Amino acid sequence: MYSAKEAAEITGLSTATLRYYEREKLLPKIARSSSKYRQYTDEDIEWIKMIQCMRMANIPIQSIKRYVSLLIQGGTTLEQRYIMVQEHMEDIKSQIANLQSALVLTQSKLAFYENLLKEPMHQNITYVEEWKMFNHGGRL
Amino acid sequence: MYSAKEAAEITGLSTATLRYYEREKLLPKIARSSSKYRQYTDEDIEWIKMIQCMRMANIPIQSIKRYVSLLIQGGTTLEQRYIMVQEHMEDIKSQIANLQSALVLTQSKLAFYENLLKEPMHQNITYVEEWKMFNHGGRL
DNA sequence: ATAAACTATGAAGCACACTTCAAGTCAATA
DNA sequence: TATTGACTTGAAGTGTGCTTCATAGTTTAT
Repeated sequence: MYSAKEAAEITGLSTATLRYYEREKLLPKIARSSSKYRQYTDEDIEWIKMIQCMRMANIPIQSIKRYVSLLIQGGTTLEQRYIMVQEHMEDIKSQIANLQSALVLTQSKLAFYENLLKEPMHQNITYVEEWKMFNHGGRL
Repeated sequence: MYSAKEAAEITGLSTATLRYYEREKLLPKIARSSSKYRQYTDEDIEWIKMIQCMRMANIPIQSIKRYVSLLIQGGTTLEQRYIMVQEHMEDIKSQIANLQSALVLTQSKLAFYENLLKEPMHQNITYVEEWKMFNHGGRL
């Protein structure tokens, strides 16, 4: 059993965020001590980590909420959850693909700057010329 | 020269967004026709594409603004821009790394669901058991 | 010439994911 | 016992990145 503060320390989230997640039904109801204090179990902590994983993948709160709701409903919702997780996976893959093409462009820009810094003539290059050269190299 | 609507069609952004970017100084001042209508040049379009690349990498508007400001100032800011682009690159890499670990977890969850769907016993599995099994497999 | 379509502006509004505040309750310690 | 620190709640506030609105001027097609 962990206090609010401990749960926050373990997960790296703020107590406010943990309450927010609970309000938004991303977490199951957290048990309370005599007189209203939250008592996070190890299972709650694991659940929070699962949510952190989903948030890390930029899955919106509302989607997580829908998923969690199916999870709590249990076994008969398995196929729906399967479909949701598949969609999440596709979404993550496309995010990675986007970032990777941005990375390629950024790296070529960096290489361009490196060359420019080696040149004693780099003072003469205007921004117009710069992005012309840059855009010449790589394209979205 | 492109009208607002044409620029929007070419870039896939809305005219409102293009005006917003201009207001926020992500774009240089766009030329105007006799009587106030914007006239986007090919260079403007390329500039917009550069910004789209940065946005795709989740670079905040304020960072783009700083970068663009250096770019407009020109040659003497080259080293600062070099540093910024390096930072952007590191940021993109860490975003990719995060997404990739989320992807691995998501894939193992998917595999778990696939096994469960093959089992005729899957009705009996509660959500508590499910995430126990899931969390047993992979960890953040 | 008149309606439809396009463009302009500043200001307000919105969705998202939290964060902070106000006002009070509970627990431990000096 | 009094104060300090942690915890509670609902409500309001914040930052980001747009989007929509109200109002008005311009261009084009019929």
